[in-house]
Amino acid sequence: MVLKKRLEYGFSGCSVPVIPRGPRSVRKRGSHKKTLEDSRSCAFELLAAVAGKLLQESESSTSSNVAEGLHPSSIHNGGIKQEQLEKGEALKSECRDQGSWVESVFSSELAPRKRNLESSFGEFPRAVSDTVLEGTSVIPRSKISTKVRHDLKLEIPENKTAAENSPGKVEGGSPNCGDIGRQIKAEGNPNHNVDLTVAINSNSKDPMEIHVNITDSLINSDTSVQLPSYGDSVPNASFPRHKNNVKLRGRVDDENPVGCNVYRSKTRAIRPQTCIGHRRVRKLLASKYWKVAPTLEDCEFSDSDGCMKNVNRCRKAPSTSEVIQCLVPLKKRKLCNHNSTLARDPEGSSESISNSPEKGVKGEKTSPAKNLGRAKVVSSSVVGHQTSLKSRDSHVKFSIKSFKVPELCIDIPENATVGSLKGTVMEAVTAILQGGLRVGVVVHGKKVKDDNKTLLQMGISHNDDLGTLSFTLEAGSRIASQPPNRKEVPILLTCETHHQFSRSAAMESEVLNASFDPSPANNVVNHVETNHELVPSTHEVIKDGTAPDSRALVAVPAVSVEALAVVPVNQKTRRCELVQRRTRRPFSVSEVEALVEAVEKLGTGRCANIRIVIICLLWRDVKLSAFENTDHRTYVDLKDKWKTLVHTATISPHQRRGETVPQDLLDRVLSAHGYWSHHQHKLHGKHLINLL
DNA sequence: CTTAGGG
DNA sequence: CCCTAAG
Repeated sequence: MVLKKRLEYGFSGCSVPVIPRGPRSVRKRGSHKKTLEDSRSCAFELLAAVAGKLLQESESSTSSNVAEGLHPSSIHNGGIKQEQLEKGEALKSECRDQGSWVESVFSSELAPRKRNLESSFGEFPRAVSDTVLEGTSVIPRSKISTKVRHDLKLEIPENKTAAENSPGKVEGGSPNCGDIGRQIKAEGNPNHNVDLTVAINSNSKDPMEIHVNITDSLINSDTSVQLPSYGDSVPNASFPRHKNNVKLRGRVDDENPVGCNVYRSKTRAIRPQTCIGHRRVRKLLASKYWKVAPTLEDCEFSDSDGCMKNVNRCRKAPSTSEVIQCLVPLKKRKLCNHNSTLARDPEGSSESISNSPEKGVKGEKTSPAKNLGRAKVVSSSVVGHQTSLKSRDSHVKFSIKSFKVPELCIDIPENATVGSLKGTVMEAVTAILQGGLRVGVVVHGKKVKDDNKTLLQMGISHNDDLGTLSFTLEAGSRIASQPPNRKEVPILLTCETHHQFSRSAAMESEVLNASFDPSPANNVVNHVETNHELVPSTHEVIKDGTAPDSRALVAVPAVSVEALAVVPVNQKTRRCELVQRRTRRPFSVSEVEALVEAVEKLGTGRCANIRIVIICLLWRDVKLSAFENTDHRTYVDLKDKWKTLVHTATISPHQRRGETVPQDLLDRVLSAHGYWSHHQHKLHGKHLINLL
């Protein structure tokens, strides 16, 4: 936005066409469809130049630069014209023509989405700068997929200690990281580097997938192994960083929340302009900072205030998290918010879900005091229950369905054989998966460091809510044996319930199926009701009450080897599917009445005497006096409701559905609407006259 | 953040 | 209700 405005007003020396602005609706429809076919020529070069500039600037600047877009001066220096910048498509195809890495930046693996040019202004050059920086100006490219699968099942007696609960075993052998390095080195060709991206994904449907992007690096003379996320944590001895043409580079994938935000009840997070290219870009950008990624040791992701905050705090490049935060689509962040809210409640246990401000047990936000009281009640009831059941079944059962591993990047000579490529990939994957992992246990968002505590002592029992339990996979013994202040490679594995994907960096897990004892009926049912949209299967299971005793919790956690401390994992659609829509809360007649009354008083819209936001307040006041707890009615809701009310009032009664609004109310709606719209027009007319 | 309007 | 461009 900033950029665009600046451009519109032009830079001396550049002929900058000003895009005429039509009415909002017109602009909205057509603004992005323009194409400038003749501006393709040197966009890439120009952008690269700009990137260089920007890169220099970015060295010392903060992320705000990124958020705000490319600095005008950079543009000016780069000689970029607006039309070129606006030609998102042109840029893309340009890049594709060159077969460069940039293509992967701009072409999405997902379905193409609407591009937002304005945001691309700000981000594209950044991406290029990354590319330039990395020296991976590339030529050929290919993709490889392989599959791996991991299935773990755990059954742990409750009286086992946390340490015992963390067997630290992940199936498979364990060549260490150093082996990868050497292996690839052996096959390396000093003349060419192939940028090989390995993405390992797995979920319930797809076993682990490994995508490999091979790109021939022309520029990259830096032959060191780069494992940004490992950073310095990997001892050089075992993972040579020099004189090796293997390059492992972390990358962030699309569709991945980066972290959790602190929940702000009334704050809607900045929404990113959705553009796959941008995401790619952002992620590349973010990846730059992985090199300074903190470790789990440094910041506990599930920690009280939400992982994003922690990531934020820990990262040496403070800008990244801000950037990333902006990159995370709101939906996902909402999820994170939800989670962090949950995680924040230290004693919530099974009740913590319900303490989400957006969704209480009654589906409404409740006061802290109320929450507190309720939580206490619930937890005590849980305790009572678990003691009564203790003798019957003292095992906590759950299984970890699979791990998920994010993308990796590997450089390999282009003249390497396919066989060696396979071997290389295999080495990399196995090394990553098996490099001696350490399991951490996180209960109620806090990492349990005392290995001698029993599960029961930690509140982990077979009939407890396992949603508060999660695991982390951390670097294996080799790295773990480092001095504490050394950075650790937190390979995170989580085992969480749906509502608890505190998606710190690389955490990833999913409950495929969960069943509980039907006994704590009230508690569980409440829990379910408030979350049934999120976890339908759980809902059914619990409602049936037919759940087996075992309370098996099957989770699909992820091993993120890479993104580890900072960044998100590859999580495509499924997480999106889980995005929670607010529960539908039809307006009651009394609410409608209150709304009508408020609108009658205050009017609607911009030109009314008082802005509708005041209506919101008034509305809330009215509601509070009547029913309490109406924070879930935002001004947007009220606006929408008013919209539908007007519509309802307009249509014939037999066409109306849902709760029937009394006709007299509808009449009032119509009259108020007519009055205010008339008033608005009058005011608008006056305004026009004044202008003339 | 708010407004407005489409989905 | 959600989303998001525009202000």
